[in-house]
Amino acid sequence: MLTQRPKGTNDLLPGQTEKWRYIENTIRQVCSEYGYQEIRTPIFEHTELFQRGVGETTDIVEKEMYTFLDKGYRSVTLRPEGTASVCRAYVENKLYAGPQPVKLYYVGPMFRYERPQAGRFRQFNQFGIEVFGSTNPAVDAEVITLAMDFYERLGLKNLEVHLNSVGCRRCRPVHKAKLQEFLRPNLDKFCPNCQGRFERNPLRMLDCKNPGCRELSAGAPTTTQCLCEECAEHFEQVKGYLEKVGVRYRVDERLVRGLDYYTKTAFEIMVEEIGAQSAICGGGRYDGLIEEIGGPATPGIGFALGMERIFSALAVQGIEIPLETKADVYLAALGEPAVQEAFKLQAQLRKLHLKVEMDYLARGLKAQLKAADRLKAKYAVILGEDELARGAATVRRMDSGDQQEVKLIDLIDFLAVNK
RNA sequence: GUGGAUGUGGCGAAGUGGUUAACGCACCGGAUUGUGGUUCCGGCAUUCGGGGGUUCGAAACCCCUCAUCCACCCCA
Repeated sequence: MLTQRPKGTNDLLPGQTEKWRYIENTIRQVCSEYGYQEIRTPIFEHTELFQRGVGETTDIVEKEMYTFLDKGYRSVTLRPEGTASVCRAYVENKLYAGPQPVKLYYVGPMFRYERPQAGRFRQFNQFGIEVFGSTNPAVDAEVITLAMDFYERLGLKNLEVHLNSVGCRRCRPVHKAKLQEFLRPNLDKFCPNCQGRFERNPLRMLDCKNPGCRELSAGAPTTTQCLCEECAEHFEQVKGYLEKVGVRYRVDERLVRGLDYYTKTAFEIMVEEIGAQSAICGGGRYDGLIEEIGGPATPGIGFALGMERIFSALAVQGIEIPLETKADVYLAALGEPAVQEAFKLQAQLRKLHLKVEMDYLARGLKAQLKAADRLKAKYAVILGEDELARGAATVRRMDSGDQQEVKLIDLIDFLAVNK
């Protein structure tokens, strides 16, 4: 126990952290180009925020939150997702008073109490974006495009955008009524889960994976059939914009997001081939959320994508993330006087921003060259007693094995020039 | 929360009742004394997730427990 990490968490070790940094750099690059600015919110919030923001009837709130009392007996919760916090920050810091739209992104860990499996963890990382203050369907298209652009830069293939519109405050009740009317005659034949959803959220019944339920709900009125004029027009325009920039999508009328706050546009990006958890990105518009948590009526839209799932997809698609070279120069010193000299050289070379390493285990030359080889160093500088006596060092090119003697006073220049 | 699989050295993996727990990779050392990536030689588990039991005897059989993985639900 003592030396075992909590269930569903991960250690990112050297080598992996480098890959994560690469992904994060790509995120920052894309966001910067699209005009999104980073926001960092706390990793825990008052529990009510998620209850209200994410929705009381969602799985997240019903059974997946890491909730505990702090020493002041306040209920706090490790954030299960990013949108609620960002909305809270938007309201609390009165970002609505500044120029609109406000385009934000975040990267960081999220927490959900679930049984881990492939692509699912209790602590996992998401990159997400949110746009506040515009109902323009072009924004919906931009958000989706940004996600696809990001994946494309990483080299991912076979991604599918699933797109739907779930309507707004006006058309949702209409749809709900029609849906219940359609489903009611066969209600007793649905799975218990669906029966429970019938009153609270019949929309979710369309999303059930149970084949029996799917059959029973086949032909049910879809959200898109019941859209009000405004929502229908919005949906058409989103599709139009996507087509203009060549983002392929598939309308999926059964796509219903698991979170309660969505309105109009809902989408998921899928990669099959990474196992049961094939959704790598999910998002949509949430025009009522800011108001719901106590802010001024403000439209919003965003997505969240799972970083661990990026790695799963990269792995199955055989995509390697380029790694940095570990060392330019390896100083192999033999004997205490040489070690002293090497230590000084190391510091001087580092001032020139060369990647330099030396041996700290008093190993033999053979072992030191082996270390240089492992680090893929370009040069090994051999500093032994002989060389030291001559005020020189042997510089060995690791790839060719060529070596030459260089005076110590010329060594820094030599390595700087030939790096 | 439910179901299934698995747990042997740093990693992969053989072994399914009988004296010293294969092998591969990695790691460390050596092959005439200061030269890497190839080769050769050597080293590296008083012990088989943990606890209890059966037995003359268990890593192997039984019970309990812990952990990991996968799936369901749902999602990132």
